[in-house]
Amino acid sequence: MNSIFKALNDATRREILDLLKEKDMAAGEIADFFKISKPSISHHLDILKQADLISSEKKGQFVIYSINTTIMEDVLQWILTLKK
Amino acid sequence: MNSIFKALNDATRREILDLLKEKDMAAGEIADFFKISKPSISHHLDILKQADLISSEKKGQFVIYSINTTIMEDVLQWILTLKK
DNA sequence: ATAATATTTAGACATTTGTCTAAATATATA
DNA sequence: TATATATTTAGACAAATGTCTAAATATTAT
Repeated sequence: MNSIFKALNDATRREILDLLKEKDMAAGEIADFFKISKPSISHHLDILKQADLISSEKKGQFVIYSINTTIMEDVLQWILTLKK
Repeated sequence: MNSIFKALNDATRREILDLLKEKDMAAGEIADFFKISKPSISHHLDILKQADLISSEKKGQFVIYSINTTIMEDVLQWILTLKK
């Protein structure tokens, strides 16, 4: 739960999730949407992956990232219990 | 949205919300549930308040805090759109 | 085999964060 | 008024975070 909230606590990472919601993408393709460096994006992807919010698969020289929405279920449930 | 995720990105603050879900509480009453100092709790309350996740009202020498769940709606919606 | 492309790793650095103690402010009580 | 209680503010400090450049690794193409 901690790693999920940590991952979500960054605008860039939330935008990455918004992108991956539309379609799977290679690391470089994702990076092109942002002004920050590729290593920084790589680091953000790593944090999202640690939280299990995304997964990756190597395809030749590319690394394709996909969103994993089932993990969101935990956050969703916690928020719903707060709302009583 | 940024301030909400920032506020939620801390176990102590999430526990405070869990406490306030049950009933309104004074700052000191909240602090008694934790091992960290009162000034630290006061700081956490401030961050939750900045995110509008809680509100406070002065009652005599006490400050009573209440949860504000309507703000959670924004997070809820964002997560739901991720789930497509 | 060499060069080009894609991505990650390593290390540095400034900023933010969570914590503390000491002091300040506000209210209630003797 | 003086004292006790409740809470916040101020300032310090270590740890975590987000960013960068340079270098390493892996794959593809010439």
